[in-house]
Amino acid sequence: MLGMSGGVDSSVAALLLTEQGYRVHGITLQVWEHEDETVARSKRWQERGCCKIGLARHVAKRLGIVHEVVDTREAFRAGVIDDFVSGYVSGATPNPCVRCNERVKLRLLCELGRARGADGVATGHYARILPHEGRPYLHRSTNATKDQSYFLYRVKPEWLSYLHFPVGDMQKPEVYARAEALGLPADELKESQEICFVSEGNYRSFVEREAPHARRPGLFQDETGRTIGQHDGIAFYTRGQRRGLGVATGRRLYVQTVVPETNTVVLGPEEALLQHECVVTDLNLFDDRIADGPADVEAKVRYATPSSPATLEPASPDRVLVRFRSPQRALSPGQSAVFYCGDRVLGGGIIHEDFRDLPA
RNA sequence: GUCCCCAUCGUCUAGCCUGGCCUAGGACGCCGGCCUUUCAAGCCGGCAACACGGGUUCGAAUCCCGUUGGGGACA
Repeated sequence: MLGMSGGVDSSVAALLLTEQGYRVHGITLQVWEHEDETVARSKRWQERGCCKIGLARHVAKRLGIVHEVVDTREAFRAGVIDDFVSGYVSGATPNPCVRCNERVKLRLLCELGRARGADGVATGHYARILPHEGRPYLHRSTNATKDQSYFLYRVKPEWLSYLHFPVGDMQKPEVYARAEALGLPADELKESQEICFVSEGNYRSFVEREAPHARRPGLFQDETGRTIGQHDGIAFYTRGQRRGLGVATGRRLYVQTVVPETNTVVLGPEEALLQHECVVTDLNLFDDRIADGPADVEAKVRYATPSSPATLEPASPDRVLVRFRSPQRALSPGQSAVFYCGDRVLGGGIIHEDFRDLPA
């Protein structure tokens, strides 16, 4: 059983699997509203979105494999959208893709696959599953620039033995080459995208539509507490953000902290964004030893930020203190911290709060 | 209400004294693009001002006069 988003990667995955002799059953999860309508209107194959149903159907037909669309909008709403909106409203910076894989995409594919008696579940993610000490572990892709293990760290350990990532260690040019050989409109398969369920505007307008009370103006302050401007609502800012503040002081200002209690947003210079520690909660661990004692790992705090050496110190059953060897920029509550040992994913969790470095 | 200062891009300003190198520079903001399965960040590019009216001069943001609009221990 293969999750087919309609993008290049899962399409090529479908190709590879059929070549390998599998009887592929393609599944496209309909996660949000009918994208087909907007697609038809724009006369393109797709606009944005993880799930371009029409294109997935086209690829499946082309490869002669079964294709099915499964409506998962309810689960997506409950597991991803609600988390997303409430996270922003409370001043955090949630990562919907992490949540989607955990609660919708991989979860439902695995459940469905098992219910239907499939031999395994595959997706077009750039990640690998390799054995380590006799157990399957999630690993980074060998394609370092496309590695998506960060988005997958919340999959349940018991799914690992069932999952397959056919394009997991391919390089982009290869994938495109295969896609073109398949006759896929390569230029229409552009992969860059923003949040899949935000089809117009940005996440801010989405949050505001879903939660009108998010628009609640408050004050911008500098580190000394001086008022230097007015903001639209804490939901619209994230630590480390520079643009969109509208505060011109002659020096670049970055969001330092979002304070829900006072509805204020503290601004300051970039250097003040560096932190050595953070607390991570809501853990999903593949290697239990992490919960036992201090562990040296590499921690990745954002998808586009390289992992960095750190020590994990368990603080309570579902909480760990991460001490970074070198300070990290803008650790943002709500984002995920993923722990690695080399390419192997040990687990990860949600950044909860931070300890500002004491002045040296 | 006499006298004295000040008046440049959205913001803060460089330039004015020693007129031409100013088709007015910078910073921050803003806009667009790139990047990107989150949000950010980063990179590239772009828009945008000499308060107004007269003069002097070959030539004025730069000098002079006035108008308007802001600020100052006389009232």
